[in-house]
Amino acid sequence: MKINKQCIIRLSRYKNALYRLKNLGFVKVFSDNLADAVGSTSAQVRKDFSLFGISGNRRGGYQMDTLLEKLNNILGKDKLQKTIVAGAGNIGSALIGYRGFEKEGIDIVAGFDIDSALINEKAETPIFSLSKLKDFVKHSKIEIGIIAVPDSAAQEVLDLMVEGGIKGVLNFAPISLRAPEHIVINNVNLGIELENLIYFVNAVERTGSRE
Amino acid sequence: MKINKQCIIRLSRYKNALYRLKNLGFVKVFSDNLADAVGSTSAQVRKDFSLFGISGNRRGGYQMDTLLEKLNNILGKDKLQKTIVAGAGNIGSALIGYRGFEKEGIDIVAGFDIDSALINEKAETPIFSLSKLKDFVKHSKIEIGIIAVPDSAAQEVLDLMVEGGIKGVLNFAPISLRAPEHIVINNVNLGIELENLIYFVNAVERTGSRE
DNA sequence: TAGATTGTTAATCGATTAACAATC
DNA sequence: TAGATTGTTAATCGATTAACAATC
Repeated sequence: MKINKQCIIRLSRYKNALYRLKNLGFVKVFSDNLADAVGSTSAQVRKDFSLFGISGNRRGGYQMDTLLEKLNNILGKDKLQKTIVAGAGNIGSALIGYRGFEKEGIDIVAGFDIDSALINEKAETPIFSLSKLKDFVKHSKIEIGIIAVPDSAAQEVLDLMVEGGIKGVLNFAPISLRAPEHIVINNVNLGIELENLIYFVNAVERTGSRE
Repeated sequence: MKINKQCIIRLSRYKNALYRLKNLGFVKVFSDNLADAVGSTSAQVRKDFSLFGISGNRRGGYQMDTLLEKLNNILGKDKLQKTIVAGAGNIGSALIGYRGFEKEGIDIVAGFDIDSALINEKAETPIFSLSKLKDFVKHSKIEIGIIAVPDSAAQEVLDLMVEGGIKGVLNFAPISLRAPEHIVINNVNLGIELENLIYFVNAVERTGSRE
């Protein structure tokens, strides 16, 4: 099996599209419908499904409910994922305050910061001292962590998370982190995203196309 | 020329790595140094450079300063990029308050929201009513916009931006937006990023590897 | 049955890597 | 010069797409 990141991203998109189609009253979908909904091709959709042993009915397409169930199962949406956020500054507190993750089955249970002015253990989502991160993670068996601390602190915070037992990290600090092989790290680098956007805007202006 | 998004992302990474190496006192670099710094291969680095007509000295590597200058030029870092943010909620205000973009040459000059409680025209980065977005963009000749409004408002806000003359959009709303051909849209979908992370964490747990 | 769609294999496309002649 | 590194071409690898037999 050759499952890569792009493939799983597509699975997430199919899943999200299915919910929209469901709201529109669909009961079954064809690979062609899904391809349209996510801007792909029907062959890609069928290929992705076959990689995960998802099958439909020849001529009848895919049953929405069983398909959604299978996708949710593959994507681990069948259980609530407890997550913590390190850093309660701008981005950290935005993530903690963002309620959009709940309906995705992602529950941010606590934040951590080194700045005592930001600590608030009584808040709806409590903010603890960074010194409590490792034990909290260990006792609450947290597997997913989000890093939203300044660059200079990011590696140190990652080490704490790993020591506590965290298995996967979403990293907003624009530096590359070192971690043991079995730790999964996904980086979100907003500066690079903007830089990229600017390049292609300029390319369109220069050449009339995206080259 | 076949310039794709991945390639430009690598250019950004080279550029960032060069600043770090510069701080370490490097005056020239070899493709091998850069490959190590960004986790790539020397062939990839040289290939990328050759696509943009960047050349070094055989045996002498690349001169840091001229290389940085060329990369900054390609990436449009030679001029300040004025940007606006639509939506001053959790994520929008985090972006507005984040000072990390300044050193990247990205200047968030204003925010916009529909909620009058969030409007503050006297703030360091003023927050205006959404109704002023289009004219502001037009008069200030803003080319880059960031969408951080709820899903239900995102398409409408995008339309306003495009009418005002914005050319590129970084979209945080987890829906797919429709825009004219020449408008560049980059999506950042944090839900999908987390979902992806969870999948690979589970994959490591199941199989001991990332499959 | 006839017709439409799946599931899968083969073909194509594109991106990465290897290799090496050119050359500083 | 000898040695090391670039620049580029060719080979490989992987992912997407096309095509079509299977079949509901």
